[in-house]
Amino acid sequence: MDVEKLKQMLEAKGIRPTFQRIKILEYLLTQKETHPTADEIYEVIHSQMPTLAKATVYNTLNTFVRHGIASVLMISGEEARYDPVVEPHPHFFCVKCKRVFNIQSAPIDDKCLNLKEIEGNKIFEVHVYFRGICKECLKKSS
Amino acid sequence: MDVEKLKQMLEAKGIRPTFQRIKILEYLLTQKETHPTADEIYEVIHSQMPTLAKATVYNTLNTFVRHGIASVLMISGEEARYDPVVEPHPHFFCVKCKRVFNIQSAPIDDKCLNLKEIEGNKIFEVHVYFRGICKECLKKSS
DNA sequence: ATGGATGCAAAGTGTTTGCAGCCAG
DNA sequence: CTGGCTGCAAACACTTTGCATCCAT
Repeated sequence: MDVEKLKQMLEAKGIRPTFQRIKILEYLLTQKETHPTADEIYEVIHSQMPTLAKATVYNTLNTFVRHGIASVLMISGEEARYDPVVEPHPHFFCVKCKRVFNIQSAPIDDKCLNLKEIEGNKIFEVHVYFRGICKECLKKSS
Repeated sequence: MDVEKLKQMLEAKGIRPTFQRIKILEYLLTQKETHPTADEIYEVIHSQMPTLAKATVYNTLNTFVRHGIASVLMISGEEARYDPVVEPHPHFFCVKCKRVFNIQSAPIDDKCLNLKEIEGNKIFEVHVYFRGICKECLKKSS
């Protein structure tokens, strides 16, 4: 992706567009479906940029989340996963292959996912996920 | 609660009813609303039973979860919380006071919470929670 | 030259594991 | 007597922190 555009995305949120941050954002944007962990992100970028420290990856991802550029998924006690899509949407977590993927057809309406208040409590985020075994793993084991 | 009844609950699930396990189950059942962490459970029971080890609490809770006597809630990267209610139900997590409580009126129907399959994937559990600031904390800060 | 960002290592937190001793069946 | 459970400490995985260095303004 165009580096200029990435820079602008960061600056638009008041984040200084350093080389590391641009790289991490770029990688994240190529991974809208896979919800990579901090470690995966570190491994991929570190291989092209051996000076990158893992702490920088964590710091950067936290910065992104705080500024609304990414969202973090905490599923079933697994490692945190990062998603460049910040709109709430349901996920499926496969306990066999550990993949996390989006579910398009969950019988939950947007009204619920975008609730801002419930029983007097103020809502920041609505998290919905299904835990089970994915189609592919079901096939393999049968 | 009646110790005999607790023993029977454990035996019915094929769990040997040791003293520690009975105590932990008893405490859990008094806490259907508060969703205690392993540490809270440890602190409370350890104070009446100083030989209890934390590892035993973790082992026991894992045993309970594996046998369907309790469920575990993993919320937003916080510590695991345990719930003697195994039926799926939505929760609210307050980022200020860190309480986790049940939400009765979430606009999600039981059909969704009890889904067993979606897009070809087999579902074990449906997790729904809201993250935000609770009524009480809103009052305090205003 | 000033403040923020990075790299590195160390610390921290929550959880699991290995193993010896113990208890109940 | 035997297997499973407990207690303890050490190991573990993931994440955060402290600090010196570096870089861009």
